[in-house]
Amino acid sequence: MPSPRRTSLEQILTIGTGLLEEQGPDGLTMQAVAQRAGVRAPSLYKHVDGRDALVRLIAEGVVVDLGRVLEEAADGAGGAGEVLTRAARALRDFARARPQAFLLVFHPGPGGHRPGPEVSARAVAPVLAATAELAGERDALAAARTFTAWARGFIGMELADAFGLGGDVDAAFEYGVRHLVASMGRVAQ
Amino acid sequence: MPSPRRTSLEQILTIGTGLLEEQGPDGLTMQAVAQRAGVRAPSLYKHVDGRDALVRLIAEGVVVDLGRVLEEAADGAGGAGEVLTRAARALRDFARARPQAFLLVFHPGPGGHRPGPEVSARAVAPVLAATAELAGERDALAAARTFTAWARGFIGMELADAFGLGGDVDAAFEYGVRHLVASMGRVAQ
DNA sequence: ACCTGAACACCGTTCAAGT
DNA sequence: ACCTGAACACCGTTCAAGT
Repeated sequence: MPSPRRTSLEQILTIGTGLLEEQGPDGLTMQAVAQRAGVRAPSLYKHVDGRDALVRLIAEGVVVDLGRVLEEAADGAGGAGEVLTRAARALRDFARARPQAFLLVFHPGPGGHRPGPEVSARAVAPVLAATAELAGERDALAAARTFTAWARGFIGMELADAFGLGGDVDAAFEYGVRHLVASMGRVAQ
Repeated sequence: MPSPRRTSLEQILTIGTGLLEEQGPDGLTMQAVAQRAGVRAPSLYKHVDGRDALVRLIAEGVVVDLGRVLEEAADGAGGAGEVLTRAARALRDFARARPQAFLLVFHPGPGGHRPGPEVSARAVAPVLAATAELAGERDALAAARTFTAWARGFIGMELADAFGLGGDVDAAFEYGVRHLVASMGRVAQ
């Protein structure tokens, strides 16, 4: 006799995403997920391949959310410089609202749960379009990488509380956006 | 009768640093350290406060090494722009030689093992001096943060294999250095 | 003074047994 | 078809007992 399905992959992902944000990666245990799902840990293996697979699926969901946030930010902008400015701020807002989700995606641990190329390509598409306009097609990729690396690094440092010297962190962020946007396409080879 | 001291904090740190690099953070277990030290895991607690404390001490050692590397890079340089260029390249070389050490220091996990302010301040001192020269005293900190964030982000992405779109990663790195250095002190408020 | 085995409370994961 | 308890191999950590 088939036993009633008491949970689902969808529920497990929702619980896991919430647990990660509330408790951090160490709190994201199979037992904790199972408890919230009203089930025993071994039952989870009927729906997901194990903890690593669960973390990877959570990360993919975060990347999708991030892509949406960046798209929205780009939509409201006038020019390419504004796209980048808004994208950077949106990324920072996202990191503040969901720090653990941000860290999961941008600071992958030893398990190496990074999203597939198609989903991450979609997430950076607006940035790439903007840098193509500002820096030209030939330098678009290098410029996008410069911008992404800066934003990622800055926000990561902020989350890690690595700005130990005090000072105005908001101002440093705006300084960075302004100078990066201004520098594109202006430097001689 | 006192029993012979079969290991020491110094040996434990050396073993831990090596183990981290060889096996990654998951391989850095108290048992693995103890085995290499020729001792049982509980004995480690006579020398170090526990795994978290061990990781923190390892991280501090890495920051000291990093400071030395950055100082050396700065010493050989002619002008402030060259200091930054050399520092960025030195950081990248360090990350390639000791990826796990780099990740430990720049991507602190939930344990939050970041170095004390004095040691990290010393590590960034050459960068700060260079940005003061390029961007002026007033903007020195914001400029240093922009530069550090970019370098950290770029190298972190490279280690995480996050440059999925292909292209020339070395060229993108040099593009970033060149544009960041050039942009300092050139943008209107 | 340091090291040890044994024990405890956790993990993730497997699997035969239940329904 | 899914869920369960029991078991296994690991963790980090504590502590009384050895020398």
